[in-house]
Amino acid sequence: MEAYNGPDDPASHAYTRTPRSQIMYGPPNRLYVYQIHTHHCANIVTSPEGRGAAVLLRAGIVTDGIDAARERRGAVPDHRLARGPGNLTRALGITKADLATDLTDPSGVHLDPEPSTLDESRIESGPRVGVRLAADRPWRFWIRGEPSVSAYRRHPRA
DNA sequence: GTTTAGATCAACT
DNA sequence: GTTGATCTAAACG
Repeated sequence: MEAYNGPDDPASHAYTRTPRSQIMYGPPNRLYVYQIHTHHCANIVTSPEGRGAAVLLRAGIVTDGIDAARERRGAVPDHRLARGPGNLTRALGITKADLATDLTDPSGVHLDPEPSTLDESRIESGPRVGVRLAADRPWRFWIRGEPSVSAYRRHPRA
């Protein structure tokens, strides 16, 4: 995942406050979805009201509904089902229809209330992938040894 | 000025 | 072959 801190972050969609990015200035734990090329990307609003920060879901492990995910992604290895932002949203079936979804609502896409036994010592950080502005901010976080984490790729023009 | 849709191309698998 | 907080253009208000 990668962090995007609104007002301080030129690479954030919330850098300039617009009606669209209001979602990130609103209540936390909601989904912010945007389109890239022909795919989608999903963010989770993390800031309290008025702050405008969010984290981009860049990769993940499919733990539930894996059959549906395989159906949407085709015959690919498990570790590739949600590798990359576009793949993740496709595996989970997230579109702009899910914009502002409340992630605390267990009826649909939601956050796990008991976030696994994640050892903090396995979390590493580094520069963000694919961003042109503020490319060197080490606001990317991932789990060491996780096969769904892709290699670092800097933006061509950064 | 803001938002959406569509394209492009270097890096990755 | 696939992917992507890019880029440009057209539509919107």
